[in-house]
Amino acid sequence: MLEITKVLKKNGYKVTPQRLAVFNVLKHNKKHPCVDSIYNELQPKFPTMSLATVYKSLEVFKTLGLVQELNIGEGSFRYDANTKPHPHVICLKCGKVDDIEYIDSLNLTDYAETKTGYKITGQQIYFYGYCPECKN
Amino acid sequence: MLEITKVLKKNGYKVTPQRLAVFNVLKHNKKHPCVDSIYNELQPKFPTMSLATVYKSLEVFKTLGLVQELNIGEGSFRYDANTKPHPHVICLKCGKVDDIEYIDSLNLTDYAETKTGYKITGQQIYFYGYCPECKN
DNA sequence: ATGACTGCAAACCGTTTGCATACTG
DNA sequence: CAGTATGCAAACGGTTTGCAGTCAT
Repeated sequence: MLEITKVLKKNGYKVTPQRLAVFNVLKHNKKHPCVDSIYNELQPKFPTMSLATVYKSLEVFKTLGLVQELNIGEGSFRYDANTKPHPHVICLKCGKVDDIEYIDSLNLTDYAETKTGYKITGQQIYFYGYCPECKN
Repeated sequence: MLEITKVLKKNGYKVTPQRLAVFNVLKHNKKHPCVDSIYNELQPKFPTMSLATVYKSLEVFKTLGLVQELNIGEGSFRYDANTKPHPHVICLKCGKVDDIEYIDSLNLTDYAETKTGYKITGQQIYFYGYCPECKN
């Protein structure tokens, strides 16, 4: 059984074609799409699916820890099915959003906890610049 | 002459009471206020100032590098008159946003450039958790 | 004096909500 | 069969825009 099916059932949520479709887009699209991109990508195969359903599905996935939400400052959220904490780089020219492998050795969480006295439970790290193709 | 006055004039922008007032709020309020908070804080002394003016002033300040914009995922932006790159911690209970001193020794920018081949020009680092008062 | 700035109101756009219908379990 | 999920349309809230009148230089 697919991971997502298992998690939905275990938590009392119904498994629907729409939820599987939305999750599938995130699993296979590495571009960190926003809601509108997900919606558009699904239109051909699911012409009756509504934007509201995409929003509601993502809300459930967030609750269940199946996706993480990114705010790169565009005015809309993007989504990532990779829920391990990892930094992102955003190209200011072409708008591409790439992942960066997380390095535990930097121990950022410990650093933040020591400096602030907070109990840290999550993090988001964004780098802004120009990708190799747009650098010139 | 005040720093802000100098920078506005040098770049051909007019120095207005509204712009000085908005900037002054950011200089003295360490809470990283959103537009609405700035607007409300100014109401007593500047009862005719409009929200649009606050937005337009901040737009100018961003362009001139006088403030930085934060996206902690609330659906509205916050502003910080400290434009040096530095991480922020957000308390998930009381909503407080604190600064963290930036540590050059971690060399995050170099790390990101080496890993990705991007030319990095900016960064935003957010930690989420519970502040000392809300930890329990 | 003139060109930029302000303040109002309307427009915008991403997201949320309410509700009748459809479908999962 | 019961109750949740979908899909539509309307509502919402932060932000942007257009424009007439005002103010900084």
